[in-house]
Amino acid sequence: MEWYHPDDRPLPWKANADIYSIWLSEIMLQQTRADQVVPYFERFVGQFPDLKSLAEAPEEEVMRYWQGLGYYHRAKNLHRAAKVIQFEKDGVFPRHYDDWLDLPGVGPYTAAAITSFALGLPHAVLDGNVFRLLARFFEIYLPTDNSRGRKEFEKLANELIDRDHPAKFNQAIMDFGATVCKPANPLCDHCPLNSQCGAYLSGSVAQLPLKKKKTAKKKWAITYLHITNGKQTLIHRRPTEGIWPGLYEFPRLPDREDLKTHLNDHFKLKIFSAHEPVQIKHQLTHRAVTANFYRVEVPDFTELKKDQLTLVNYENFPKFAFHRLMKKYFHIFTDNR
DNA sequence: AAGACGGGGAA
DNA sequence: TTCCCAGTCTT
Repeated sequence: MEWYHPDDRPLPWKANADIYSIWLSEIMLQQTRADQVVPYFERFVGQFPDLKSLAEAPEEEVMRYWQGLGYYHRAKNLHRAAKVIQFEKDGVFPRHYDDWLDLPGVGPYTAAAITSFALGLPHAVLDGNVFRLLARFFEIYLPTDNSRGRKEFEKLANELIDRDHPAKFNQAIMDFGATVCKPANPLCDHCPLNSQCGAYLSGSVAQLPLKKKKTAKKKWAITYLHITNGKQTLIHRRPTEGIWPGLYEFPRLPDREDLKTHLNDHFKLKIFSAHEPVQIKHQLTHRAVTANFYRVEVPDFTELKKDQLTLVNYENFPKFAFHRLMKKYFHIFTDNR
């Protein structure tokens, strides 16, 4: 806490730190770096400045302001929780850790962050930074992704927390982990804790924390159909379960189906000209996506079968939430027009 | 306990 | 390419 200077990293949710802003920022910051969150946070607060405006907004509008940030269940859960607080709790935010934990999208980390930052309650945050700092300082050779390891770190953190200044303590320990006790190339030589750090003294900093086991990245091939008459195109809303829930994209050519046959049989499309596909690669944490976009020119959409699909003018694209892969294609397509 | 769930910046 | 980030939810 002596080391910590809040003004070193000014962030928009620190400015007027009301509990709504703190909650929103903590949801956005899950698995997401602060500098990536900042522009999303500012746009989002501009549109939904308080609990009421968020709770009353339609979900599709919320998703538009989240599009591109990833982990889209966060936005759905945030919106669900907003409705619970607004309409079932009379618009009054919870005052206790366990009540926050009951809300969708709020787990142990977020409940501790909100109750300590906004309410001054002594709940220790356990995030990637804290796990790393504690594992190194106390030289703990326990993985953080099982219950035994997690309990150990949780116990330690809640013993360490300054009960008179829990917010400052939590912010300080996370900031310290993010900027000094970093995952790679930590600044041990300038670290004010190095003379007491178990890992530093034993030369095991690089081995700690113990690595979690990672799931293999699968390859995923997608073929998209950009069917257009030059002014309009067809888009499709993804299912609300699974990847990119409820976001929009072009209709897809089913695996192993022939383009021309599919256009004839499925869309009842007789007259068209298909371009060579544009290939875009897109890396996700757990999938390596290779997408082929076929642009199919049609004279008009009158005869075309378009059930489950939405016909939109290009200028109306801003009304829909798309994932990053679609955005990448739009950039290429727009540049070539 | 394990897997699903995005995207971007740094190494 | 790989790692990992102010993690949570479902199975």
